[in-house]
Amino acid sequence: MNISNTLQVNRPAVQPIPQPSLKRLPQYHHYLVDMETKGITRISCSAIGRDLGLVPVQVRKDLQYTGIIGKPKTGYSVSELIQAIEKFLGWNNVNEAFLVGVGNLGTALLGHERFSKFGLRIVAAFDTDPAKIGQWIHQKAVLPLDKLADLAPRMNILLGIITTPAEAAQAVADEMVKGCIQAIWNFAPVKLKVPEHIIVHNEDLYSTLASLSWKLARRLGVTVQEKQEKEAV
Amino acid sequence: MNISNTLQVNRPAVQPIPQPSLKRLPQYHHYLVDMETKGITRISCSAIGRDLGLVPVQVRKDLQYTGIIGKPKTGYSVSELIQAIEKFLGWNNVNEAFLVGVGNLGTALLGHERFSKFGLRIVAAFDTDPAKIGQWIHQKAVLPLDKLADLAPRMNILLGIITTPAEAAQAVADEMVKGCIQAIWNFAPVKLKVPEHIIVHNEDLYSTLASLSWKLARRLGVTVQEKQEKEAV
DNA sequence: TGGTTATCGGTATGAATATATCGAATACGT
DNA sequence: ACGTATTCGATATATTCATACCGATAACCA
Repeated sequence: MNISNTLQVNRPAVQPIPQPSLKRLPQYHHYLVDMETKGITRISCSAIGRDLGLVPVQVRKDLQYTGIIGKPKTGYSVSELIQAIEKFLGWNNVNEAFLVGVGNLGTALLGHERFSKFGLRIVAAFDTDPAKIGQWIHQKAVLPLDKLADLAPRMNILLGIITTPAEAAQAVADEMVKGCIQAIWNFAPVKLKVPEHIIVHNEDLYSTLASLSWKLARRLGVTVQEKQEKEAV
Repeated sequence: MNISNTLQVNRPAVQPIPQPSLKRLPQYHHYLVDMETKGITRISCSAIGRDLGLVPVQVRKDLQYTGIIGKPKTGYSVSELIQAIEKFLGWNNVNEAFLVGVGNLGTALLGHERFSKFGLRIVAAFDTDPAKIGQWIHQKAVLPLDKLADLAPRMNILLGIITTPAEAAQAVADEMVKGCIQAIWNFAPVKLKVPEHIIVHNEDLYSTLASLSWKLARRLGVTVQEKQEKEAV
């Protein structure tokens, strides 16, 4: 903690873009690609904001991080903007990935063709279940997990995707670390213990579900409450 | 925008918990359930923070929103804490949901048994593909989409899940609105246009992928940069 | 050609979130 | 029984992020 803070202070450019901005960039990208197919060549922050439900200033600030420069009155070139985002996110160079855990979700991700457009290519799957090993799912071989640590360095794989149940995730992460994998996309709802230099991103469906059910429950509660308030008036 | 702001001002209790805290609660829940199965009955914020990579103060603040009270020196009762979170998130009362889009991801979600432990029960699936309609997937019937708006009110379904391609998502959302659905969990990478009172939560895999690939690309770049810096010294 | 309007880029303010600090309370060891 | 260490709850500060503002610039129109 102390060490990394010191590093931050010495090199303030380590995190030049806010996380929320970074997460909005793909939204813009989707939208812009859509606009481009519709034949639109130039676009303003106001238009983007209107269609995406964001205030124009925020859009402008987000886009500025990609280094794009716009022109007053006309905005940005759509194609330049798309390229700027792709370059900024590193979607030009393909990241090859291993996926571990060929359950429902793992299978779904293996079959998700569109990832290839965003710099991600899942090249092989792993599992411990003998019934699954040896199968081909969506044109990808399912290999035994214990081969991962050996194969990853040889194939120069830097990214691992974990779609196992929570109980198995840590062991899988350990294997990935052994295989010199640099970044982990973790769909299991556990905090992985990995060396500090490994990048871990968690995709926790339950966290979204939590806000959703909280709001829904509250909504129903509030409705009742409002009714009572009205009656009280 | 003005209206809702005014409402916020008049009733400041509308959003008493920060979104980030809300999203961390399921993490705590997972962790606590895990601890409970290990026979641990009491736990402190320090311990939770250590295992989950958070500072104790943040854990404490998050947990306070659930209304739980702890005791100095020993912390909280694990079982009470679990119940407090579940109650707070509304995971006690089951939300029944319709899912639309029986592709890879939709199928995966239909098969995800664990949702039932978190107050979510997907009761039926919908699609427009005649090849899929009439099938049973993971014990759930696949019905034609145009039946949704009629069935939802009759079955008192308040939650809709969209796992269609981006192009179809808006039309599906429109159907859901017609069916008086209150909340939408949207996996398609588009901004849905719906009436203001509808709760929409987007699950954008690409946004995580974006930060991941950005960091990975940058990591590789930074490594090179550091090497050059060292050589320059 | 000159005024008008929309937009950008930069800076300043404000809101939301995270973290630090402090007194009080409780268990534990001596 | 008393001091010590740990933790809670509450308040205060700091950081991060979102939004508002303002001057400058380029297109559009009269």
